[in-house]
Amino acid sequence: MRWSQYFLYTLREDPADADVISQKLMIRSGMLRKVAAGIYTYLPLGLRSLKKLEIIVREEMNRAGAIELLMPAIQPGELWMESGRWKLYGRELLRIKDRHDRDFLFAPTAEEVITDTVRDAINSYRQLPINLYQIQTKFRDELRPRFGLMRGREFTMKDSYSFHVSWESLDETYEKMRTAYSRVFTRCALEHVPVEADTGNIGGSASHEFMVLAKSGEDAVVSCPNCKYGANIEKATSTFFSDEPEPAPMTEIAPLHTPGTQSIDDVGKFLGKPTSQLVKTLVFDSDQGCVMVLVRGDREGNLIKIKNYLGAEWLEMLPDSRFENETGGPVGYCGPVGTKAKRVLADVSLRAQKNWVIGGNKPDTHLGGANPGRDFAEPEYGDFTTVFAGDPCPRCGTPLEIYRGIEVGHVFKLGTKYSEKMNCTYLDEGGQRQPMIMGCYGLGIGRTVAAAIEQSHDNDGIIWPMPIAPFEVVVTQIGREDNVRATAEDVYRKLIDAGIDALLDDRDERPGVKFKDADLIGFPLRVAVGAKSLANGQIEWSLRKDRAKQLGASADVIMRVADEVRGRRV
RNA sequence: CGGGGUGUAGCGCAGUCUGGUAGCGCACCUGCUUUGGGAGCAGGGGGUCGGAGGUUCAAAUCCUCUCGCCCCGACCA
Repeated sequence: MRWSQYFLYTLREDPADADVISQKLMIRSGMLRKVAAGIYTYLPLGLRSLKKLEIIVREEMNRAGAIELLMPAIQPGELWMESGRWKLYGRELLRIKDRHDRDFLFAPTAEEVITDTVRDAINSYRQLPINLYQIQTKFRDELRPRFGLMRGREFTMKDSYSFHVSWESLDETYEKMRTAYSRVFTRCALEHVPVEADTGNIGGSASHEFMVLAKSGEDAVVSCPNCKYGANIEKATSTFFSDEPEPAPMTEIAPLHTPGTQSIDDVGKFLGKPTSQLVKTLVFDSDQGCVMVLVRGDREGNLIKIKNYLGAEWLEMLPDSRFENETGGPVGYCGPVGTKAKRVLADVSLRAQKNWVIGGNKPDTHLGGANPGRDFAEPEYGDFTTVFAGDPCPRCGTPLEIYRGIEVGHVFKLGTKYSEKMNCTYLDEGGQRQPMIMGCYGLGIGRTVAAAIEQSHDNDGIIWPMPIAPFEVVVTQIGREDNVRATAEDVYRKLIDAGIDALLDDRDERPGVKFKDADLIGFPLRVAVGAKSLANGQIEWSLRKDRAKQLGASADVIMRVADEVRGRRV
């Protein structure tokens, strides 16, 4: 491709509304153009990277035995009513009416359509397992799209769905998919880590997320530096608490006058105790009713864990205005003793502790020496708090570390959640009708490209890993002399003939502009042809990574460059 | 959905308080000079000032309504 004939225009200044580096660089380098909030045009340069990643994903999916198909982006609401998700999915689901006033939606995922497809075609255990995938545009009407391709509304995702007669068979495919995902990210030179994850709205029994570690990541990931334990912070557990009961005897329960101490920090300061020796009371509202959750004063409640424990569809902090009514205690002084709350949960870290300091359910009053079982009903114990950095690993006890990560892939064991609701069954050896056991596997195409940029850039621009670089080499023609022009043209031709994906910068621009653009776009290799070195019969090449310039005769440089490219393709 | 901000040329911004012929930088066009890290000079083109209504002799500027976008929060296969 000749740049002078191409559709590629860079921006000298950062776009005003870009909030992460990958978005800034993609817009500045002419890869991406915003059309509306969370909705983008992939310009020719950006599309090249996406398509290259898609090819890699296809190769790995096919290698793992998955079969490609393409389902509609616009789907009938009917199927989603059948699965129950028409109601469950909130405002994030973009609902559309056609001219006959029938319900449709722009799909955020495709469990319903694939299940509908498979139940029609497959009737026998002999036809299973099967693993089908597509690479398709999805839409999720995010409340707040941001971070460019990392959290758009319209986005491209590879999604696969597998169908099985047994959990063992699902396990096999699940492992194959995990391996395939790791291979995809490794080929893109992405430092990634698979972690245990919550199954969220999709549901299912097990789930792993593939995280690319990056400062700008939206998720927090807990990871053990010693063993392989890794988990999303929503899900991560630790063993920081002791289950050994305190030897101390129970003391008398006694009110403490604690005026003006609504926060746990205030109470600690007022009483001269570390917050770890206090008990914090949280109150939530959910579809299962109001619950009180007790956690150690220095710990944070984990909404996901609580929600899962309750089996609730939704859970949120109870608004202050409803506190008195639901618990009988004022905000800041609420507690389990004499509360109106019907269910009281307590984090396991409290189980061994005695003589709690806790809200007294009266203004300006806390209680000391409160003991469950004696002063109030024994609460339901469980893991309801979020892991902190330094907490011991649940598997090996090593202090855990916390990182930021970008979720680029997510695999789920769905089980029979959809097959049962949608009657997707097969006949087993005994002629019995059985629901198929399902798995599903998502991989964000745009997000992965964005993650690659987040992980690989410098002050001057992107530094592409070879496999997803929009072009592998830029041939920069410096100056307009005939021999420069001819040599650049010749080098470009020969690289193309050697199967190298090269772009010839034949624009009528000054050298500085061309170099800056090349750095910004981040071509992994650059070949520069200019009168200066050409006078000695030499041309120059360098890697974007280190920019170390090397000179040589053009035939040698072409060979070297072609070798470098091939060596880095993976 | 709550709080805050913003909308002026393709991009980045000033002008709004205090109403009086719409500006700057980048990009674009022409010419000359320049040519190995975002050139200089001269000339030029391009804007319903987000939209609607109102006040006024006069509105980018004041008032009302509305829409888009951004940030924080809640939310998130």
